[in-house]
Amino acid sequence: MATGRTHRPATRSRGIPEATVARLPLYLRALTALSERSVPTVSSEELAAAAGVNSAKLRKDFSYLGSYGTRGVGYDVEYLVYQISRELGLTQDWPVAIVGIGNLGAALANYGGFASRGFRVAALIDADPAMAGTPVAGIAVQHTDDLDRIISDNGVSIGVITTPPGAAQQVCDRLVAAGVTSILNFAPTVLSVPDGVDVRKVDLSIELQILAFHEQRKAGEEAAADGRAVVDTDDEEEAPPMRATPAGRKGPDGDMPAVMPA
Amino acid sequence: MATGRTHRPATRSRGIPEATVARLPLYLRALTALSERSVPTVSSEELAAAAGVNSAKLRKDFSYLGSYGTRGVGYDVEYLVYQISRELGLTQDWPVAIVGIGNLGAALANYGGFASRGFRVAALIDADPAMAGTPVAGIAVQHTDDLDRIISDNGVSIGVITTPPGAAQQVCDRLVAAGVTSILNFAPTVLSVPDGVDVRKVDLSIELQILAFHEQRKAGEEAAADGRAVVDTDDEEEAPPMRATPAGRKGPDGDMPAVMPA
DNA sequence: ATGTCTTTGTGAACGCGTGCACAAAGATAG
DNA sequence: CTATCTTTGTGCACGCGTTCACAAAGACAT
Repeated sequence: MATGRTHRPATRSRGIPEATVARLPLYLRALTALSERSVPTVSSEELAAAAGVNSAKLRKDFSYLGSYGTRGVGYDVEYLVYQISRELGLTQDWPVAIVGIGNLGAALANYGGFASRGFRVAALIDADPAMAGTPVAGIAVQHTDDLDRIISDNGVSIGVITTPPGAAQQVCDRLVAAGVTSILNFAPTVLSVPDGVDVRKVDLSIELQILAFHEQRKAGEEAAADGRAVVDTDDEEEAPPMRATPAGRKGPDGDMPAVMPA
Repeated sequence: MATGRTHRPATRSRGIPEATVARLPLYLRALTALSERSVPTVSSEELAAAAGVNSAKLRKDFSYLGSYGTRGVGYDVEYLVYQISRELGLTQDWPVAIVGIGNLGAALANYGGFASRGFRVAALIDADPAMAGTPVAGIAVQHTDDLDRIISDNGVSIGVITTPPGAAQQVCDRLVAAGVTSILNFAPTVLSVPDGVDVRKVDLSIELQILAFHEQRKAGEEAAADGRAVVDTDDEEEAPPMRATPAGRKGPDGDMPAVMPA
């Protein structure tokens, strides 16, 4: 999916490969579903199918955590849920602060999945003075001026940025200065952070563009198979190097609705 | 990235590696910004810095597209914007349908970045009859019953799923049946689709869990450096394989607010 | 206790992605 | 026209991630 990455390239944290870490939440979700159905054990084959991965990969992933399975039987669901939760650090409480309470920020604040697994929305922060005090998802929005204090007081180490792109880097800097060491960035901007700070980005626009690429390719192949039955016949280069952007549509990246263009 | 992946594993589409395709939107964004500032040319070093990648990687990426640079000078910004746009299929219009108009769906509908680059919100679809006709972001919400017709009439090939997880697979099946071949899934579920359909997923919960993992690791290392100055001293396994989930909190995955738990 | 059967855990091979380092190419100055 | 300087394009090597295939391990029946 949908997530680009912006973090340590090849640092195998405590022996667990990054690719494996990224799949653990997937396994955990599938296991939780099984747990709720009171299924006692599950084989690598079944669990892999539920998580949408290869069974060999799943077994190798689990092998990095230790030998938690029983040969001839499979894995104990409850035990595995606990082990993965512990490995991911979900047995403790993670206060999260969301900065930028626009459409997206508000949607995330209402996100039920936050509380469900160790994450707790500890604070909502916005730069608009008019928003201060307004309750969103039952929590009063606070002003950016108090950002440092809010982060410190609540012991927030994970920040979520849902501001317009023009404000993202500044907000990021302030979060980091206040002690945040993990950032989930929804703004379409490349954030630069000091070493030791993790940044992950969620970028709707990029995901759509990747889909468009494959969609176009599919259309092209189809056309080739149909013997050129579709609209435009350009395949290889031919078009003029025309200007793609209006150039100067507005000033520098200022503020706009919270969910922003690319 | 928030972006997990669920698509062809190693099918190099028309020679362009998947990893490169995923970075093209990043380059395009940086180039567009340069274009708006009327910068005529840019070196691989500068552009790489703006996009947050290695310059050698950028040059290799561009080499898959062809030789669009000039040695000793760099790349022509306008020309490159056009070439990448064309490669990504952004020179044409992509009507997109959003299914599941809750908090998140509405936020996406208001997303300015949709229209900005080839994507157009063609339809909003929701299962709640009470929502039908309600305008969201200037577009009237339509009922799920008409899904097939809506997709066909608008020529939608890209669908965005922002429904509760319990409804996601069913919605997905209907979208595919109606002709959609690319899906962006925000519901925390593994979607199964026939060959030829691309699925990308955006999963907030997974991203947060990955951050929590690294955060925990950082805290652990810090503790080790401080000579065990922090709270709980458990590092290696010791805890009881206790039950992690209440088990049976509610029925099967029904419906809940549009942005949902994991 | 022994044998059979199932499923895990992993050694090994392979392929993709990344980054280095440099030769080729062109611009620019004299 | 020649020399120099900049920057691209890429051959090559390395490392991570994936997958195969199988031996080891345990459950279970007899």
